Amino acid sequence: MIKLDIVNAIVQKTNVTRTKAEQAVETVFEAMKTALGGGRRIELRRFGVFNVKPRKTGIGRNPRTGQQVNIPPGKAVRFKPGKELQTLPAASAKH
Amino acid sequence: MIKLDIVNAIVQKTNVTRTKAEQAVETVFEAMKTALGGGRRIELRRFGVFNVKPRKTGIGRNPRTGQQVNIPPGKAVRFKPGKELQTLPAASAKH
DNA sequence: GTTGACGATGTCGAGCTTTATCACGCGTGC
DNA sequence: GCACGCGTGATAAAGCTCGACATCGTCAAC
Repeated sequence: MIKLDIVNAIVQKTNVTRTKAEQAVETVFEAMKTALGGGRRIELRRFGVFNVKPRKTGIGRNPRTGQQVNIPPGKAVRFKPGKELQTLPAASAKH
Repeated sequence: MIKLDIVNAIVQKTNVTRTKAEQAVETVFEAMKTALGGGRRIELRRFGVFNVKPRKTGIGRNPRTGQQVNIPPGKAVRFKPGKELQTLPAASAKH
């Protein structure tokens, strides 16, 4: 699924034009990016929760050379699926 | 951040009514839930990627009794932040 | 205002995390 | 709509973190 699929879903579900739907989708992701960038948690009760967590990761590795590389500490965005996500039937990652 | 914040952002950014904005947000999450439930990958180029991965989790534990409980294998939704998410300045998980 | 999903605790095991490169698929510009 | 640009995947290894169950309280959603 790509962004266009979501836009189409909005167009079919609401009476807004495709342009408005695209703006809405971009606004949603932009707001989420801003919130996650600000370290704020996004809590959607029936969908899932995005929480930003500071990481103190230490050592990574280069798969081609096998050399250990130093990883500077940063932040990681973690998504926890909500109740409905767990309730949905498990699919074996169909393509 | 909660769903209402996203709805307000859409209302302010587009000319759609609040009702339409709410429908748009719900449609976005519903489409994402359906895709994730179907084991399909959601690819948002500038935002991030949601991919569903089967889990072979083994043993959980009851915090009150300390008893080991068997965890049946299921699926896990993993979110990988995109380029812009990594580019955003790290915040120390402000509240 | 009410309902109910989400958080945290706690232990133990398993999964996630890092970097890098080539190639391909997806997004965006024209 | 097509072509180009570029983001994404997979691998690998070691370290560190999450995950799940169960229950009460809080807060988001309706």
